[in-house]
Amino acid sequence: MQPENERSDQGRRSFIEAARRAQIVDAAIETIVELGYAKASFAQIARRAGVSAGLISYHFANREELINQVMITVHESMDADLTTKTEGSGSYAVSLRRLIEGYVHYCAAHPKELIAISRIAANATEAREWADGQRDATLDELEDMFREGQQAGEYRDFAPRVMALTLMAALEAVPRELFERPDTEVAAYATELADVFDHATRKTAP
Amino acid sequence: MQPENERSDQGRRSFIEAARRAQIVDAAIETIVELGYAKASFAQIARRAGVSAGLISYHFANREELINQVMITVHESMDADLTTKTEGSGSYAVSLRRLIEGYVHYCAAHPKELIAISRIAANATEAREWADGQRDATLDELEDMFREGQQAGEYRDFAPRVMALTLMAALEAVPRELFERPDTEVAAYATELADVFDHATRKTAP
Amino acid sequence: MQPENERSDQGRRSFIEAARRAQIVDAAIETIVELGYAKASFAQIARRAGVSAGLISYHFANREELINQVMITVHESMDADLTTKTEGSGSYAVSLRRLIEGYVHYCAAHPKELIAISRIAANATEAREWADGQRDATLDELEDMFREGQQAGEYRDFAPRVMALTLMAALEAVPRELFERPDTEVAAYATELADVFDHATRKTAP
Amino acid sequence: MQPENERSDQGRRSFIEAARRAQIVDAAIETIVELGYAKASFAQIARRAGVSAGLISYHFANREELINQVMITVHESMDADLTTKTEGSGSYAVSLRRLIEGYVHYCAAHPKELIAISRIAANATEAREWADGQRDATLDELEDMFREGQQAGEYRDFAPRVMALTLMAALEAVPRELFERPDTEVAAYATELADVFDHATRKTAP
DNA sequence: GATGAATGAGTATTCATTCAT
DNA sequence: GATGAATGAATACTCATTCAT
Repeated sequence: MQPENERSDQGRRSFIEAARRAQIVDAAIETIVELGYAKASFAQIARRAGVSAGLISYHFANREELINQVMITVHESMDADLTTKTEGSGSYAVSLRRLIEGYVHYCAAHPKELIAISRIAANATEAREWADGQRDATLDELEDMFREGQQAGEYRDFAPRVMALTLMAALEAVPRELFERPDTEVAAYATELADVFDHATRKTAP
Repeated sequence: MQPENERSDQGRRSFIEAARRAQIVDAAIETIVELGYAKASFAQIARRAGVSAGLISYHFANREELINQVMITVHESMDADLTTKTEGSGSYAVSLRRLIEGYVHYCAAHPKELIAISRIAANATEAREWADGQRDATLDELEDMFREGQQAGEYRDFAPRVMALTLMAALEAVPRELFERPDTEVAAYATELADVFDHATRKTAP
Repeated sequence: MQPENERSDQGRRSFIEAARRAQIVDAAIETIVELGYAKASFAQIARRAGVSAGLISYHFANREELINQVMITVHESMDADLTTKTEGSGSYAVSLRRLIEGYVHYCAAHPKELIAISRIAANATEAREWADGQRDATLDELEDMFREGQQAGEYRDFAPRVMALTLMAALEAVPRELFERPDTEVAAYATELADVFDHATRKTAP
Repeated sequence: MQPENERSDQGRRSFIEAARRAQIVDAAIETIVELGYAKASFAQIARRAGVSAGLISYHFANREELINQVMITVHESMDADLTTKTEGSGSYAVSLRRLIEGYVHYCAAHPKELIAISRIAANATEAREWADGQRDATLDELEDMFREGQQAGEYRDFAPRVMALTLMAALEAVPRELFERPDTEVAAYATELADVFDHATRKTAP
């Protein structure tokens, strides 16, 4: 029997800690979107989180850790959302469509998060390098997927790397469009974008 | 015998001024690519230009003017290069291919400039607004081009806006790929990217 | 038992804040008197206050606010002191004497403050305008006082504006004299100065 | 026989030199009145003088020398003007009146110069100290004059120092009044001010 | 004599970070 | 855990001064 008191205390501590960190990360995202990366000072973030600036330093070792945490948090939330949507499917074409449409809908639901990490990537070296690693992995997966689809005879003959890059770019451009044109019909956008890559990849009639 | 002393002196002065400004703009690009926009301070830019920080303030009214100048300089150089390559062509498809291939080759020659302005656009309000205006105009032109190509019966039925966005995104992603993978075969990349949009837009056999 | 913890804490915080501001205002006065307005930089003021330069910016929004605060603080302290001394009196001549003597004694107690605000008034636009307003109002009051004294038949026939200006100038010159000649016998100075204006204003025997 | 060439050349050099210095001193006065002491940079002064900023450094060892020169130049011009007006007179009272009226008229003719040196005195330590010396000498002269007038039985019994201080202050306040109220009737102001000190000093009927 | 490019020390101000409370 | 006072390094920018031309 372990001393429950300590564990539960420990548990509560961790919970409060995690909640505060999440709250600060949210405020950081909000601030970066509103003011831009350069003007997103601890004072501004703290104001939006309703805490003191000192508390941010208490919960994060330094600015870099906070920024990295924003990057990681957004990526984790996105990955969690997208993997459930794209599990098990019939053809490669269907998988691709699910992926694209899923991503567009995710962007529609979380535009600020994605704007924030794009600004971080434009500024913070360490976070950019981490995100680059993630992106490279994703690019490799897409490339593999395209290559397999070609080997399965489902896709025409194209350079998988270029297709992967183009798809990645098209996806990364979604948040900005949705942020700048909030009236965009999301479902239509998603379908049309999937169509683009459907035509770009499919075999043409002989 | 030449009464040009004064004029040539005047000319040299202007030349020195223009040369220094260009040198500082170049150093700013270099710095933004290396450190990110937020850490591209006058001190860092000056170090790379081999001049004192005060000299930047001597040649540019303030930080905003320097940043705007970077943005404008890169755009002007790009526009000058691209307009010559895409003049007069037969079909829409050929025009599109020329545009894409021209842009990719331009990126191969100037990757840092394009990375720098993308980071500026992610951060500097005034420069972003100006660049957004340019981008919106380009997007509109692309949209019109696609629409006309559809009306001419050359393209399949797709949403011109989405295609324009996707093309724009694909183009904007080129510099980064070329910067990160300097061994990329540029010509092949250009051809493949043009192929992607050729297939994405062309009519499919009935 | 006391539920005042929070209130007293709050009170102490406000007290610390107010005390620091007062300390910085004092150091600013000291610095302006020693170095002149133009060389009274935050660094110099901070050195005299025994704090860092950044702390001045922490407590005052900007230089203007600090300078204005000096101006206001000195005026408030002076007004508080003088209004008590000049209340209710018999004749105009007695009032005038009380005013002059009161002011001289005030100057003897606070020469630096008055030198500082005279230098600020010579330089800082916003503070000068505010001080000018105060001075104009005082001049008008003096002018009215002289005019009424004339109508009451107590004073000879002179231009009230010129007398007011002369009195004002004589008063404004006091701090400097007391600062430069600290051994001056203040009471004698006060009496003599009052005598000057007594003779300057009184009716001469027919 | 001295080589005339060199002397005349020397003379012309000196003349040009002196003219340039005078021109720059004038521009400095103009600038200080317009922008205040703190913002009267070499660049601003040079712009008003129609020369380059570097030329000011060529003609003056440093900023202090220029500022001192402004102070000296204005004092010399004022002294030259006033000594001619106050030469030889009958009584002390008449001398005093001539002095006061002469000064007021001088102020009316040269308001900017006097504004400028008052601002310099509020800022530049060295120039202030020099001017203080001048002022002290003038004060002493006035004090002597009053004392002699008393010994001659012309004046009533007052403290000569206080009267001298008051007169000095009244005179120093003139430029500001004329600058702020340009419609002031100068002659009336002069007469009234002389009257004030006439009454302040004269013997009263027994 | 005169210019203007260039410097370096100085300016106020911002801000992440520390720490006593 | 949380605050806010305080610091010190960094920021863009100013300016008198130097110097090659």
